[in-house]
Amino acid sequence: MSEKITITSEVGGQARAGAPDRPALAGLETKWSALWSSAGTYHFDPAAPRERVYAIDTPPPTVSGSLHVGHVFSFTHTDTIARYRRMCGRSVFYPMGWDDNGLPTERRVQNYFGVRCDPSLPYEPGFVPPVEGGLAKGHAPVSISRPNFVELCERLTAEDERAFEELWRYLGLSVDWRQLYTTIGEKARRTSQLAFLRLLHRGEAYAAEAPTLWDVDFRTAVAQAELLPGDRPGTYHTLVFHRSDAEDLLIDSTRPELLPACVAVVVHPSDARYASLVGSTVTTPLFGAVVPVVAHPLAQPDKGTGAAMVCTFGDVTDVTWWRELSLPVRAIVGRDGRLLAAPPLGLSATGASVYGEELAGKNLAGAQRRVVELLAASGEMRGEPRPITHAVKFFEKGDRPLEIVTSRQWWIRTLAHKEALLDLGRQLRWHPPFMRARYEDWVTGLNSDWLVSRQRFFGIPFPIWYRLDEGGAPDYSRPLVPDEADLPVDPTTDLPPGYSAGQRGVPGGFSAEMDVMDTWATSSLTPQIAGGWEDEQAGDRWQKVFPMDLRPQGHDIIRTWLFSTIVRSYLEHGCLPWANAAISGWILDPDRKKMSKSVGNVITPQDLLEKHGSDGVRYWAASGRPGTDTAFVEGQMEVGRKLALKILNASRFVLSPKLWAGEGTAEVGTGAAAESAAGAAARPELVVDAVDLALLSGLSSLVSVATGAFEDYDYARALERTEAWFWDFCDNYLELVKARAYGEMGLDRASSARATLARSLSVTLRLFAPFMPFVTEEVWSWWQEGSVHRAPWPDGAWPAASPGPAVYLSAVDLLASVRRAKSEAKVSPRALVARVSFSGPGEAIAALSLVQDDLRAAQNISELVLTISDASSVEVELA
RNA sequence: GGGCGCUUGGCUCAGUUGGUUAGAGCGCAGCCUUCACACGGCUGAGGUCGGAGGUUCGAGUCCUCUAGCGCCCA
Repeated sequence: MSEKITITSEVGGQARAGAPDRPALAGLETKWSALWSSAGTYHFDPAAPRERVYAIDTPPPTVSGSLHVGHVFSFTHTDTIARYRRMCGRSVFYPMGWDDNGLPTERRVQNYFGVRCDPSLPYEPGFVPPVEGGLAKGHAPVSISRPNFVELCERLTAEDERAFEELWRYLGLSVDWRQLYTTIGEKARRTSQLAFLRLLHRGEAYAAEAPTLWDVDFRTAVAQAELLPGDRPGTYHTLVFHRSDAEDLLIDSTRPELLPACVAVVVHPSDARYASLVGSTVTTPLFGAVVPVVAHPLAQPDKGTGAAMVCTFGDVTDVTWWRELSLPVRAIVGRDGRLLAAPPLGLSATGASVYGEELAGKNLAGAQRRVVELLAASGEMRGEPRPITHAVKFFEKGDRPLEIVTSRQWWIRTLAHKEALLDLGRQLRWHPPFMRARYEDWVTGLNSDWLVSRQRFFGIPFPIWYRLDEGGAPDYSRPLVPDEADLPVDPTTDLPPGYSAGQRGVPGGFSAEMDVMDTWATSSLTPQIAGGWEDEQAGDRWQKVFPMDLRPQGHDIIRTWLFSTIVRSYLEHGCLPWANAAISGWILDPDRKKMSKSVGNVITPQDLLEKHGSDGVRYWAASGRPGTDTAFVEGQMEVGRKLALKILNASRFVLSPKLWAGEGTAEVGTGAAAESAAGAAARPELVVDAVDLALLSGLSSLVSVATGAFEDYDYARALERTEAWFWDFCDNYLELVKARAYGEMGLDRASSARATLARSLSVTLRLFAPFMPFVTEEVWSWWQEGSVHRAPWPDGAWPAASPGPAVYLSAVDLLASVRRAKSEAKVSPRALVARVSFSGPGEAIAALSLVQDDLRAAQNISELVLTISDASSVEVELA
């Protein structure tokens, strides 16, 4: 059942009411967004056959922030493509999603309501938060259960989501709002858990105890994709390691506090200074651990003394050495960033007691101070500490360098699938193509599986429980899982099959997995969530929309969102999730700097839309080519607004009653004019004048170019060409044929001009519709039926036979010559011209002779003399 | 250190597979007001295409080197 959309009948009054006396841009956004909503103009037609569907995997904006011009920019790009495909007859699946899952929301809820989450607390029905809108200083936050916390998260995001939707509607995104999804909603939780269980059953998801990058402030594990490099001041200390039968070995370290965790000393294999030491052992200062000296190519001979201590774990290189050299673990850093109470194994008796008395429980900075003092006292440090700057890893949302702790985490396998993932990247059509390199770099450089567990609260829980043995210890080897039909579950409140509530947390009973999934583990499933995978309520939608046609997104999240979505699609469905990826660039401020709140150069989208109009802002956005960083230039929005205004005014002329009067000077009504124009736009046989045919020939070329550009996802090119054609049409063609169109050269020749005007307007409105949905819809409603956004995309063949554009182009040239003469003489464009003498080649003369009536009328020329000559020249004699 | 992109008049950008005097808009200057549009129109000035070298009959457009900017990865 395909939808019939009739808009005009709802626009106060008759269809084809014609152009109003004083058309205006103001108010079009609210008028048309409301009408599109009530008419269902952008509804996905689920009955459309698979080959007619065009499905878009929309990026869900994070609702805990605010939408900025960068969002407006990239979402407009997607919208132009959606509108183009819709006009080409596709049933466009264009959902919107809100990313309300994750750390940003969690933080914001803590501040807004003055609460913090404690998962050990029971749910409290009807809980009222202590404050709304921010905690007064000095008040301690109230601890609440995870379900209570999640409720507050959902409450706060719901308000943001309403504001976001309003903005998107005002901008004119042609989203089917019935397909809205969120990343914390029921569908997302069910899909995430189901997909996870499927991976678990197939062995593609697993839990393992492993060294993991850890943020001690957030107290959560962090994935490779979330790292940011940073510089940090540090201090080199020269430590003295002892040898039983030779002089001491000096080692430079920025982290002497990790000395108790030292498990080896590493040197470069080709470093002659230490070659004889490899294979021997040394004893650590203060703590008396006997550790081997080993060789590894990652040791840097030019760094410090060239010998490095390996600690478990100071950085990712330590992890590599530990793994590749099969070293033991001496863990000392706890999840809270403090040194563990118990000393690690392998220290001397003295060393163990030094650790216990001096270091246990200290934070890392305090531990470092104490170790340095102790080293200085024992004489096991040489010289003075030397300050340096060194590169460290930060969590992208964190303030302190990451530590590495060993913990039990959930992973999804990626390393084993590198080749397949690279191959999929090559199958994907990238727009622009060079963006593929970002993906290939990332996949090639992967060095661990994908860490998906997080030790947070507001996220999607892993649907897992563990049996507890008689001692109350969990059995991680055989996790309990729910039935798929029961999803989604929260294991902290729901029960594993066959257990009762009383068995929770007691020996012989069960306990819940407390971790939640990282946000990317959910947003990597947006095609499945929006597309209705394994969702009975969605009917056969999944078969209709997957694999999808388009993934639009920014280049900054190629290694996260794009990559992880391909991983999930590959592991679950064995294919790419979409055929095309369209990558948008960044928005830079006029000084070529990235916009940021701290610089104070951020402008809210709503103000821009009201100032320049949605069509104007969209014009600016659509001028940014795919993948290209674009300057934020308000002037471009104003240019867009003027273009919209031009469309309005030129349309008013084409549809004016005076133009469509019958024989003589009889006026007709605006409705009748609209009716006539609509009829004429469909009658190519009326076009007989050579210059009219020539104009339409150029229009056909334009349609071909715009269509080709859109097929190549180059909306910016389509806009640029359409705009250029349209301005020429207004500046030259309209002036050229005005007199003839008004009937001054007889009815037949008037009809030819009128039909050309009507046809040109009909086509250009449709070519502009993806970019300027409001003004084009407004004008379309004056004289056409239905929505321009459901009108067929124009084809190039009209009229069938065309002489080419030469007649028109030569007429425009002559027009310009006469204008120049008038401008230089500083007279009015209407000033009378006594004589224009044109000499030129035979073809030009032949062409001009076909438009001489129009030329004379347009420039008020008394006598037009055309002479064949080898050289071209124009003489203009003013009266 | 590796990779990618960018560098065209004051500003923002076009310049398809190399081919006649390098284009547009904004800005600027001058002129023109009521019959689509002053939220306008017309006309004009202003670049030799980051730099050097090379291929070619011919290069902004291909190759090499180089500078600056931005981003990704290590």
